[in-house]
Amino acid sequence: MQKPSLPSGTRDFAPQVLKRRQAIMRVLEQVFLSHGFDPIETPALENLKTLQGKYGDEGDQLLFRILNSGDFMGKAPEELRSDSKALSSHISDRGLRYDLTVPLARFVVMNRGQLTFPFKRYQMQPVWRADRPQKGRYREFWQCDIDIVGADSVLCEAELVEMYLESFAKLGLGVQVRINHRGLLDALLPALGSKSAWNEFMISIDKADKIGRDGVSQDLINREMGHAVPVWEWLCEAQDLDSFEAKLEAFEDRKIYEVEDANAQSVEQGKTACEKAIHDLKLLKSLLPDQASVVLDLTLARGLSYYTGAVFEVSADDARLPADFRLGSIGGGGRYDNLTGAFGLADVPGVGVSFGLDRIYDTMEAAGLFAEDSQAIAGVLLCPMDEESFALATQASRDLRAAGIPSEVYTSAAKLKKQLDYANNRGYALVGIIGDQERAEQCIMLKNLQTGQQEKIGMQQLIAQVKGVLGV
RNA sequence: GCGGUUAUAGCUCAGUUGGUUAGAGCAUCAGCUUGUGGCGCUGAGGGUCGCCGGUUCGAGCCCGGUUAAUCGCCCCA
Repeated sequence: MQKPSLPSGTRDFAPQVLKRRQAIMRVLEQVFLSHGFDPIETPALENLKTLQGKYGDEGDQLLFRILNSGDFMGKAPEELRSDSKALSSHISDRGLRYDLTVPLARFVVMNRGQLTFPFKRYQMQPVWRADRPQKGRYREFWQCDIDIVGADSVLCEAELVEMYLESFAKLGLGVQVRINHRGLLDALLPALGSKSAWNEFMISIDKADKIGRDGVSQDLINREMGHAVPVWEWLCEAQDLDSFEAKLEAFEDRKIYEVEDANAQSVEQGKTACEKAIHDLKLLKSLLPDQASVVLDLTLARGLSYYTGAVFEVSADDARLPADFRLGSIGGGGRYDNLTGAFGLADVPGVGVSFGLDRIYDTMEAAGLFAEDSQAIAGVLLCPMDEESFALATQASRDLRAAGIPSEVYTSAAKLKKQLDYANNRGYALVGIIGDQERAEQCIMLKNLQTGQQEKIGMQQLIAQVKGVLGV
């Protein structure tokens, strides 16, 4: 016998869990629709060519590849058979999608003739990453993405951030939305000296909340980037200012991009990027509802390989969470000005954010937000005592459903105890018992499982009686 | 890709310095109660102690390997 098992990092969702996940998705969907977003879905499988090269080297390694059908080895060049990395591109042409943004880009390019721009779409589907699973990290997980394609105004960023706030408020989860801008970080380039130093700097400062500020300084020294430590220290100083506006003013005053021995072109680019960022962020802030939960986080450096403007990250900030609860971000996104460039359609700007359904669920559960939701069914379970009662039970159940009341007939004429146990376990408020007595009188013994009271109700009065008890 | 921890019934876990036939709670099923539940009582079924090997008179327990899960690093939702 084979022991049943699940691939690492995947999960089954039992009814209780799935109902809650679906409830979360319904809340999000309602927000998305109310802001004028339309749904799309794309296939789980994409051509590997579509996916590769979009997520950096590390992302490419995390792609799930699908082995070609048929004699795939026979078609692979002989000399590559010992080199699994080179071989993989010959034996695999498809892979599972890694996120929803790249499929969106492909979709937009392929359907550009039919779409109305700006195109606002939402998409809630699973994605797959061949990552090592751990707490809050799965190999199959759901993203709920909203993107605006073909519009470059900060109005878009403001709407998306507002949708974050709106959604999490409706879910009842306290969050903090952190915002940064690629331009502010680009302004550091002259001081850091080179693009590769800039990249390493970003990797390092992104760890600040984990290893601390001194940890980052030490990390920079370890990376032989001692010259970057003053930049980091200045950034921390700015970060300590208490308002969104004050941090921006610090950038305005300091002109961090002005470095004496840097080349003029680099300084000029830094200046342009910085001024654009300051302008965008000021405007963005002015458009947002006045919320303490939106902060400018100068150390936020996520996913900069493809973002070109504002970047966002959402983390849980809820007093009901255990003090040691840490799960990384539950949402993130940003602006990418050349979304569709890789597919041959230039100059299509886009901005989008993602809701990490699985982490939102895990966080809400840890905060105890599901503790009180009852799984009760405000409906009626019909309990036939014998086969002769099936017809009356079926008819009663049908009538109840037609009146908008959930109802089912128990699956057999089992012992009453067993049927009542089922009703209790499922959380039914009412049961309707039907046996020979009820059949003779064309009525139902309607029993309230909370109070234990029961009375015979004629078929004509059943709906009204049930509605009265359930209060609907 | 790298490191730590764990692995005993469907689930959560006990299991003493290695010593008869491996236990509990929950869950399931049956009975107490021919058509009245939640509680209770009685009973039943359910285990190759992850897998392979070693040490020993004797291994769930000690040792080696292996697989899987889990936590952390990298990266990310």
